[in-house]
Amino acid sequence: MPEEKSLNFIEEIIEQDLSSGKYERILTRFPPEPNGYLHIGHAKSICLNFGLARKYNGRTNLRFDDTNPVTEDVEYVESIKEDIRWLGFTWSNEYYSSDYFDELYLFAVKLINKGLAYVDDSPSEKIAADKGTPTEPGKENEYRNRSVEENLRLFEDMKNGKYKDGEKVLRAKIDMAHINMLMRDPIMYRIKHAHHHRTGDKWCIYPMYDFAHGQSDSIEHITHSICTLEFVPHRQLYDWFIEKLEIFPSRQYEFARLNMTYTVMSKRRLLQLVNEKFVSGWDDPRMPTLSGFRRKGYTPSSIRTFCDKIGVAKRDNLIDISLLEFCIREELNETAVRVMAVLNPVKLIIDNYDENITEELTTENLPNDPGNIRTITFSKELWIEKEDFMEVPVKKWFRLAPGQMVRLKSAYIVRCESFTKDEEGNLTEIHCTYIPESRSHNDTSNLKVKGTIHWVNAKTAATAEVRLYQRLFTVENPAAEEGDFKSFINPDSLTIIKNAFIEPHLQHAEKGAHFQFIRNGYFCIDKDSKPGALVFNRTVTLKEGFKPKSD
RNA sequence: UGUCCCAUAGUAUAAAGGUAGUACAACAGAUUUUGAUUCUGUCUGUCGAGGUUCGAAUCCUCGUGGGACAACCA
Repeated sequence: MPEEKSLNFIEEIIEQDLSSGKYERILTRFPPEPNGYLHIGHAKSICLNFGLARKYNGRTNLRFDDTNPVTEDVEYVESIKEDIRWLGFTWSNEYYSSDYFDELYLFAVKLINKGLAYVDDSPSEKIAADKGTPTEPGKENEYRNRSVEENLRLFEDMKNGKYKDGEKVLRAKIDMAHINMLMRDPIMYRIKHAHHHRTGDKWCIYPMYDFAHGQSDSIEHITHSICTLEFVPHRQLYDWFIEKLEIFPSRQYEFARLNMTYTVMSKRRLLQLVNEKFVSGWDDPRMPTLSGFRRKGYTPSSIRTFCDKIGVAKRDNLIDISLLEFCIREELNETAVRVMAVLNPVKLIIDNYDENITEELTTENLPNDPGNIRTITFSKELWIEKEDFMEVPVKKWFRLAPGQMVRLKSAYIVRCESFTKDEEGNLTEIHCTYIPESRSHNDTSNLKVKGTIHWVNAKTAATAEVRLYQRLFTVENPAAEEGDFKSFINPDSLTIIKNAFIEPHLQHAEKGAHFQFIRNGYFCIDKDSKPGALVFNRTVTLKEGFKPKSD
């Protein structure tokens, strides 16, 4: 029985457009500028645009909004395509705004002919000053009333490279006193003698966003052009150009962009983190980029689930990152093979166990699949976590302490008899005795212990590097804080453990595999791994249940 | 001292004039050879004031609060 899911406001619009017969089929688009890597905020937009098309049997174009050659690069084009595919979506057509430069030029000429565009010789400072403020009207200048013929000639000269950067612009002739600043004769074309990653040196004039985006939507017959809230004031201009150009009426709808706690989401800030080496690159696992999450071990489906859960609306939001963590835990709990790894080791010696014996034990790979087992080995000396021993236990301490017993996962119950320390007081060895009748799956001891801890056989253990990540920032909303957001970077966001002990078979694990290191979290294999020198990334911790109280 | 957008538990998101619901978070308890998982329960909400109506989270007015807008960026 399918559960009734309510529609978001965009779905409501689409269902109305479909049932009224306005459109037979919807066409959406995802329009990134290729000047950076995609982040989780883009994932929301991708899931929305592609998801809508999928739901209503429509299509989605991928269009690179490449109208500013000085900031854009093919490196970004490739990474963006890879990330969309990885997320699990397929675009109908791959387009570029630059594909439309010829057509856009003709559109501009059409507006000049209609007396709705003019060439302005003013420097940018003058244009900005004449624009007025939100509360005061702007001023018209002497170029505004040039003849159509002169505008036509000048615009052609601009195109032909007769002028230097900044000498002239083409402006729409709307209303310098308009209440909407964007309608005060917005710039349509500017001169940039720059090499474009696709059109090369063919053009030295480039359309502005406002004279490219809506027109490109229209050329492709996009029915629903979905963008973020900051473009709300642009909609009036978007519609104005479409009306005056008399072209296909695409319509723009705006939703609230995604913000997440303990991270930043703007390309500008992410670029700073990369350039100033606060992280190792765009795919650093601490980055909120799709490549960062991928490297950290997030799956595409967990991100899609997240985007589905956060909903789509028009109010500013700050989503708790624990929802994203919930989504990946929920999935990995079902799929990740349980293994044992000791990150902060101390040696446990079983005094009454024969040092010449290596015993084979079985353990389950997945808790809800009892038949799915593997063999592990056990012997006199084991590695366990330092944190699983307390010389003077706190209240409700279920792990090891002098005289206290624990179960070694899938093995025996042991009792702590003594421990040793070095001259500096650091714990060096824990001595235990084991209860032979307490062997897992064959326990006749009748002993009940509260704690079960993980371990690795010291005789056969392999080692690996393990990287633990925590949130990149110490405050919920770094971008909203006073001062430089970088002053809120968490100094402990990365912990590298050079020599963790792992079960030996993990050395042969496959690249994309996900594991749960029992009691330590979910892990994946990092791309820095080399044969014999594995590197694991912690995708996410397990939900923390035990919080020792200070007394 | 302008225009536009927005306002529902801690965080998100439903309820299209008719029982304020769901998820995450938090907190309890049960189960557990992972202090995980699972299960059960608890907690907390319609920004304010008027109005329309038999009835308002929803419609209207006025406030209040938050956000956007003055790049030859997108």
